[in-house]
Amino acid sequence: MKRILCICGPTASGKTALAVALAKTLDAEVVSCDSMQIYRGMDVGTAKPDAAEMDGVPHHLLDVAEPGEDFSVSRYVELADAAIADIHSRGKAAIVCGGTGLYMDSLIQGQGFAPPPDHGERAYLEQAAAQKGMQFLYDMLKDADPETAEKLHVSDRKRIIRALEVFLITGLPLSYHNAQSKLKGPKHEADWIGLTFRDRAKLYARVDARVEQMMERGLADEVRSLLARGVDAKTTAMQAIGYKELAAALRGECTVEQAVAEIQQASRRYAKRQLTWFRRNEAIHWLYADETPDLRSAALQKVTSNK
RNA sequence: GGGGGAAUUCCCGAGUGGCCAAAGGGGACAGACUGUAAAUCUGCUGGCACUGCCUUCGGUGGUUCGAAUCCACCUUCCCCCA
Repeated sequence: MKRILCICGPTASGKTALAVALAKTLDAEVVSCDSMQIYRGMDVGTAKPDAAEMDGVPHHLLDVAEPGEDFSVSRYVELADAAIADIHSRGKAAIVCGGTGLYMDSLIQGQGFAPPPDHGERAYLEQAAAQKGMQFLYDMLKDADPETAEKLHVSDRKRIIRALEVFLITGLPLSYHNAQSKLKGPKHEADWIGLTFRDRAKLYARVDARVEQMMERGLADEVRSLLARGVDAKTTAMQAIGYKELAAALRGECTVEQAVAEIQQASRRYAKRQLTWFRRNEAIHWLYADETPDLRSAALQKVTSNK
């Protein structure tokens, strides 16, 4: 089993450039780990690396789905695993790089998932939630899967419904499925590099500046053409930061200036959530872009000293 | 020059004598997260030796057992008449 290098961190921290630099010195290819860069036609707003940024380093898991399609963690893990196998089969190393924590953890751990959503059960549960309220569903979950219920808040609609759905389909609690998956242990061995800024204000300034840059690069046109292509504003892809706000502005619900301010704020909050997710991963070696002049060397040092 | 209105905790904004460290919203901060994850959910937000005490509602001084709330003056801002 070949070791994988994971590069994670909040948005706008410089992960892409670091991954490319490392890929060159390690004879590696990059497997993107980003829940929005998987969509074709969503380039500017997702900061998808272009040919110049990739600089000859092959990137995988970009543009693998249409914006209208349903995508999921499980599908990501499947495709990324295949990409990694392919990379390794050619004698190259794989660098998984991105900011979608759930995807990255699931990939490395080899997370097995409970059965996929069932539209029938889900519709039934949604209706029950609407008619009888969340407390009713929560109480149901307490009976079906006390362990999961214990961890969830009554208002956590999505998770309560999914947990009940799994129970209705399989007759087994979600907590049981997850425990089974955990027993298998991690699927890949990985070295973890986390990239961020020591000074939060600097990270946020970078986030804000990048949103401005996206606007200059034509984010509004990108959103407009997606909508014109018939991509529904309600799809998962259009819930991406930058897209939903601009779509609202195009509908006349707010000005473009307001939308930009909202995109910046949503991006900052997103960066913070990413930090929260990655901070609990003790395997990560953190690098601080605002105090490390040569990130590439620093990263290499962390990785080799880890062996 | 005359008349009227407003100043509240990071921001917006309730509160018009005790139940007010002060509703609500926003932001910030913190956390969660297993097939929508750039999504979704939660907590917290004056200080402290914290079942209590201290400081806070533009400033100063009053009235009162008691004031963010009432009175006087001052400062700043807004509106109307000139």
